[in-house]
Amino acid sequence: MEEKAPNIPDIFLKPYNPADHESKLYSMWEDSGYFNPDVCVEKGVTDADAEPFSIVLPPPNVTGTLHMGHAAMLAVEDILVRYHRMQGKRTLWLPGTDSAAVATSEKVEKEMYKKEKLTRHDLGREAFLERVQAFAEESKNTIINQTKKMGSSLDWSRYAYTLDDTRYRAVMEAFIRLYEMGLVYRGHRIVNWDPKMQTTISDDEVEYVEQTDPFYYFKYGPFTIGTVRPETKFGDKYVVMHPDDARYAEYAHGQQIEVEWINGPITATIIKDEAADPELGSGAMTITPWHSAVDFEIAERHGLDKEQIIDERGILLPIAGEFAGQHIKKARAAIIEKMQVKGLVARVDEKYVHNVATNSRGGGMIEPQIKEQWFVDVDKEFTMGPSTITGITEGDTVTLKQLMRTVVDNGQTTMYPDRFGKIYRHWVDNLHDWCISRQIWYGHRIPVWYKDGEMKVQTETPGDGWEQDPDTLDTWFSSGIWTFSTLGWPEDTADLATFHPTSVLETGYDILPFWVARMILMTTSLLGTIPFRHVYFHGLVRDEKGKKMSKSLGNIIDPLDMIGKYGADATRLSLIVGAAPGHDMPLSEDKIKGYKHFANKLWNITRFVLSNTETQSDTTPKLSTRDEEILATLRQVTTDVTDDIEGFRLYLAAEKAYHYVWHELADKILEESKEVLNGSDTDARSARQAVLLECLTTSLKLLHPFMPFVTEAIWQELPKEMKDRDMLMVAHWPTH
RNA sequence: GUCCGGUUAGCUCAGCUGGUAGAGCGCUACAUUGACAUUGUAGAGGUCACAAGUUCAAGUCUUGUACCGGACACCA
Repeated sequence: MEEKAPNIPDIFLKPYNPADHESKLYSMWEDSGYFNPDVCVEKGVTDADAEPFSIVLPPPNVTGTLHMGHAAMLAVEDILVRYHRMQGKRTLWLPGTDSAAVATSEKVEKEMYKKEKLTRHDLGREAFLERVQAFAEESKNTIINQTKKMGSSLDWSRYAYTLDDTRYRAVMEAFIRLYEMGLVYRGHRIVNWDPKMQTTISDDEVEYVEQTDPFYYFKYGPFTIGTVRPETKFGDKYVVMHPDDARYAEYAHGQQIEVEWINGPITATIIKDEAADPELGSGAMTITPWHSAVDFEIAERHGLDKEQIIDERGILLPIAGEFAGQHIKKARAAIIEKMQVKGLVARVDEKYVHNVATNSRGGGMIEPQIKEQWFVDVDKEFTMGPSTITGITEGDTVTLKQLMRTVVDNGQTTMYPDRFGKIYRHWVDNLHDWCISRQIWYGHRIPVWYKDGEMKVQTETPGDGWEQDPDTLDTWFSSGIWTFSTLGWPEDTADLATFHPTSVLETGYDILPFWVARMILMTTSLLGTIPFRHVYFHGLVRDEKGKKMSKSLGNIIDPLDMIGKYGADATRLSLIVGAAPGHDMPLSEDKIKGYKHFANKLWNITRFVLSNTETQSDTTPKLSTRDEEILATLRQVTTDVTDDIEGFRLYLAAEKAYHYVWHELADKILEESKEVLNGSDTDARSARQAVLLECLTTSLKLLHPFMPFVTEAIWQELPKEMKDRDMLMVAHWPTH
């Protein structure tokens, strides 16, 4: 056993083992209260009037478990937060979890059915909700504890849950205000109906799946029409063609003709509309407004009748005549058979490839239906309230779409990388009214009451005999107000005044349309401001071959396993270095392992520096030219890392700090210093010792946001006189 | 169909406002019991997809082509 140098704590004599330190360090941070900006001010580590910096955590599913996507998100946000905290800002990172209503209640329903053969309808609304809530409450600690394992410096004293009382009130308030502004309306519109889950879903929850089906051509009087869905055709009494289609020039708009159809003769009306594509098939089509969005629009344009053919469970209605009461899936073959007998089938194309709408959250086939639902009107003009939006002032006439465009066009909210601004604009321009009611029970219940054809919009029941709307709100409705509901809105709180608009929203780019746009919509209209100044999009974490991680492929890398094996620091770095924003990142276990080596390298650098330095004298050492040069390089690295973080180039900042520490400090500076440190020139030696200590402390600070645990573990062992604060997490970011 | 990306070393990718081509992993040789169980030094390896243009100068800017990918829309 080698003799211990006087300066060296025992701990450095063994390799760095993350598992020995991480949970202790997290508790230490948590106990210090420094995650809470108010405590930082109280304890004097942050000025009371310092500039605020805030991020609201995109809330993970309360019943979920941590995956690499979360880990990447937490790493990025924690880096930003720790950096700004060290810069002396009043820094808040606010945690929360999401009820993920659809996923959660589905999970409970499935489980219930499996074990007890009970559906939610057997149980009833109240009892079912109790079960879901119990399940959510029970599971929430899992995701919270896993979040802590990543080293996330979240202010847990401000924890929010999408369905807690404060958030519930905020959601109700948001609905009522939007209603009063005339932006929320109830109407009969075509919606995406999922017969399996018995609910509507929004346009962007629809997922198109390619499928091959027979395509039928039917004789419809003198016309030939095509369809993949004969079961919707019973009520077809309009035949639509393009006004310029020469083949049908002899027919006039509005002209009526008699045709023989599935269940007997029918009077058909000719409709000329540009929606009919002359290139496709015969150029003529019949329409089913109740079960097709496009047909619905045509019917609206011409004021046509709309008839329901299929009910909410997928059963044919009396209009189907002899087929009524049959499920559409079973009826199709029988319908074709009958039409064949009647000689109505012109021909069949057996291998027609098309995209079928399904529910991305459960896989059920979507059956468009006309239903009475609640919508947010994105095109309606209204009068703007108080506004801090550049270019829009109180009293201006605006639409939600305009607001959504304005704040991105004028740069008040910026996106990294900026190409997402284009995707955002494209999406906003194509936006239709947003259906916000859902026929599920777990969620924020719509604050609307009905009695004898009367309707009142308010939170509490207006009195006896009033029935509340049974529907709940789309989960994105509550997510849209997340940046300010978490800060206490609609109360006029100090948090809201200080931390809103938030500084940065960080999220995966796959979620842009769902969430980012909705937050902008809700915040601009309700608060007259932006929800965040910058949006940072991280890429999706993929396996080393660039494939999506999935259970079925068996290529999932579990962040918790990696933290256990290599430490949170290594896991974080592996998700940052080489991960340019907006680009997917390949991840391999070897990469993570490599950064564990780096943590140990840093550990050994410390060991070397400490064992070669004695307590410094008070006299300022005389620096050699080389000493000056070393410090100049250090300042340059500090500048580079700082600029890169400020510019959201975290992948470059991390790489530069890493490269400097390993290949400059360790490989060059330490190597060449051995000679000086063992030499006889005591002045040169103490000068170099001072320089090395400076390099070490600065490196620890530069690395702290990226790898908080090992840097803090080392910091805790450093002699007091080397430290400007007792905890690295609140030490001063190096000046340069 | 509309929009948005990508193409640079064997692999995965950096390269911001034009100024001699970079990192990690892998590979080859050598050194090393050391501050380092996890080390160092050196090396091989590139028509920066293709074509034209702007420029004293293009991986970088412009236009076009080819291939790969993504988002959205449509699908009677």
